[in-house]
Order: sequence, then structure tokens, then C-alpha cells
Amino acid sequence: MAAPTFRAPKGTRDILPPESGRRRAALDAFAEQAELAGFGEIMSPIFEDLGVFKRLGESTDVVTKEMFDFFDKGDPPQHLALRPELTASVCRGFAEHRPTPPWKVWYEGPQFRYEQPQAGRYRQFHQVGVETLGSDDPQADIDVIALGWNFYASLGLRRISLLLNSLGDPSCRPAYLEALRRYLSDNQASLSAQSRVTLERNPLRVLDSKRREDAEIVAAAPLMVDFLTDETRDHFDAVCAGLDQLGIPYELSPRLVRGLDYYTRTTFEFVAEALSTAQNAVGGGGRYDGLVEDLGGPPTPGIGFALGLDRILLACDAEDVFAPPAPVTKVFVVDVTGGSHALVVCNALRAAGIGADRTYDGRSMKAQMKVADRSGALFAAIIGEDEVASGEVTLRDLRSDTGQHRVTLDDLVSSVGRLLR
RNA sequence: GCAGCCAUAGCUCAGUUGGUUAGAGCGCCUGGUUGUGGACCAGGAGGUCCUUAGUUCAAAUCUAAGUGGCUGUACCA
Repeated sequence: MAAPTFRAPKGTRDILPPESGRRRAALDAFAEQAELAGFGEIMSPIFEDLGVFKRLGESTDVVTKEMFDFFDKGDPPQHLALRPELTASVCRGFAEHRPTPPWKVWYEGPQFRYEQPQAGRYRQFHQVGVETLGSDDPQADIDVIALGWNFYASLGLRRISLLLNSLGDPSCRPAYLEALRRYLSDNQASLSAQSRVTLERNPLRVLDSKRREDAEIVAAAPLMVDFLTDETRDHFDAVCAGLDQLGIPYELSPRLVRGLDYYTRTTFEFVAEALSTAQNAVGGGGRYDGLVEDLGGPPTPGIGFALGLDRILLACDAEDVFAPPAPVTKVFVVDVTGGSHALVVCNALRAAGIGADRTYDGRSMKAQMKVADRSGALFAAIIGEDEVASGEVTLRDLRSDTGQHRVTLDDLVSSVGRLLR
């Protein structure tokens, strides 16, 4: 390939039509579902004070090595970072504005992590998500999970699995962590070198290891579910019962640990069976009952999820669903008299809400008809010397052989409007 | 982070043991009809063979480094 002077930075890409239209449609579908469920959109800044994201957990890769951070020009300079996820921003917003709970918001937008890119993983990636702040009712958990589930279904995806777990809360997790740490330490000799390091920082995440050497030890490790207090167990059981009630299938996944430290109690992940194992997580979320307080707000429980749009669209490809939307151009104006009539006609059609397009540069009729066909337009509106002389336009059906007929310029918009119904 | 594979036209890819002017299909443009798209036919445009350095009389082809993409792994969405 001829090397262009500049290219999109590593791990980023341009999304061009028609793929961009498909993403827009997916975003619109998500927005509609979220609004139907009573969520309003939050538009937060793309960068925040680095401290906002440090609360995600000092031991997570996201915080320790994957942040795009920089200093601004202030005196003293402020240490800022591009957002690596949005839950922290939402909680910061809640702590800042103190809206009346329960506060239900949805979001969409690009997020940034400095990682090694590969298929389905980008340095700038796009997520949609929701957060419900201010309620620890298990029915809030169920509503959130159901919204995610329904969104995948609305795109046409069928092969999505829901993995469910409870990570406990401060009343029971310390005891479990202690038991887990003791167990893993006792069996340290059998663990991989990498896991021995992870064990020091965060024993929970050793459970996430997929290294073969660790498999045996991990499989026999104590499980959080066996340490839940009555209260957290009741919460978890209520979530399961609610999902049963809604007919949403799930798989209990007692070793499901998520990459961010703030999660408590309910945690879940959506997996696309149509994608290869390394990038098949298409969404995930859970409760983070301590995060708002960590960010300086009042003690506030919260639950939410984030879904990775890039991977969702890959899953749509794999399942061959959710095609790009039909072209908006309905009428292609072919003007062989120089183009100024096309200018007027297109403007009138567009004003009436009818998609209209044309070519430039005074091309031949043959060339213009070719472009008209390719545009996906349903009709060609042809303007030549004859039409100009009689104040008419020739309307030609491009998608069937019903031929063509003339209408007066004044009638064009209403004729087309009738034909499109 | 670690490891492997790959990089030739807008796209998908051929290119022999290193040897004239680097090819195909699709796409694009023009014409075949001085007013008509899709099918067909003819012609045309389009290339720093990723970059740099090296080996050689000679490099798309061999070597090294860099860059980018992909795959696995780690981790994550």
C-alpha cells in the first residue's frame, strides 16, 4: 500500500459509511430501549481528573498501565486522563450534582485504553451503558440486566450467554478474601509465576487466570458464594428469581471476577458464543455500592453495565444479523442541462423530508443514471431540455420496470410523496 | 507485557531459482446509443511493491531494524 503521510493512530480507526450508519442505528436502538426503561442520557466529559479513575482500583491494569494521561497548561498543571470507562464519571457526576435517587442514566461514547490492539480490541473503543444510583433493591439489578439482554435481542443476536455471580460485600468479602489468600498461599508452589505476583496484589483476580498450570488450583479454590452472609445471599437469590420470572436464561459462574475493583455483590457478563474465546465478552457490569462514596459523595449503592459496541457489531457479523440501514436517498435528480435545476429540485424534495441527491460536474446522462442506480434511490427525476421547456420532470422508477412518466415541477414533491407511501 | 504470522492498485490477491516496462478479478472513469442505470463489449486511469539501512552487476523477491495489522497468551468490553 502506498504509505500515506498520516494514518489513524495505532489502535484507532475511521468508521466510514455504510458501517458508520450501522453503528448509528445500533446506538439509536440502545437509546430507545434505555429511554423506554426510564433512563435519561448523561453526556459527561471525555477526560477527567486522573483521581476519578484511580478509584477504579490501584491494582488493576486499567489504572496502572492502560491510561492515556496528560497534564494541562494550568499553573499548577492538572493531571488529567482520557476516560477508560464511564462508570467512574457517572459516579463523579452524581457526587457533584446530587440528583434525587434513584438516578437512572444511560450513556454512549468513545473510551480509551492504552493496550495492544487486535481484532475487537482498540485503544479507542465505543461502549454504551446504564447506571442506576441510589437503590440496592435487587429489582434494580434485574431491570438493568434485562435491559442489556433485550438490547442484544433487539439487534437480532441469538447466541448470547449471561454469566452471573455475586462478589459479596464488605460484610462478607474480607472473610472470603482471607480464606482465598490462605488457600492460594498454601498452594503457591503449584501456581504460575504470574499468578504468584497477582496473588500479592489481588488474590481475587487469580481466579480469572486461564493459564493451564493454574487450572487445577483455581478449580478447587474456595468460592465467594459459600461465604455470602444471609443478606447478600438473599439479594443474589432475589436477582436469580427475578431473571427466572422474566424468562432470561443465565449461567451461575462462581469464578467470574471482573477487571475493576469496585464491584460488589451482583456481577455479570454477556458472552457472544459466535465470537472466538479471547474477545467474546461483549458486555458486563454489576454493583458498585461503595464507589460514589469513594468519589466524595454520600454512601450510595449503584448498579450498571457497559456493552462494547465494537465487539457487538463483530458478533452481529458472525451471526449475520443487523445489516446497515437502507439508503436515505429516495430520489436521485439527473440534470443534463448543467445542474442548476437539480439544485432547486433537490432543495424542494429535502424540504419536504424526502431524501434527494444528485451528481456534480455536469456528467453525461449515462454516468448520472449509473450513480443514481448505485445510490439506492427508488426514483430518478430526469431533467433535460425538453422538460425544462415544458416545466416538467420525468420520473423514472429505478427498482421495477414500470417505466417513466412526466409530472409538472409543481407536482413533483406531492407525486413522489404519494409514490413513496 | 510476551510470542508467532503477515504487509504488492481503492478492495481481494497472484508474482517461478533475485533478471526487461510488476499482473488478475472486482471497483472506478470514458465510450459502444449526441436523452436513460442494472447485463454485455471495448478502451482508460490508478503502484515509493510499508519505511530505512544492508548484501548484489541486479531486490517486490535475500538480511536487519523500525512501523502497522492479525493471531495466541496475559488482561479486558
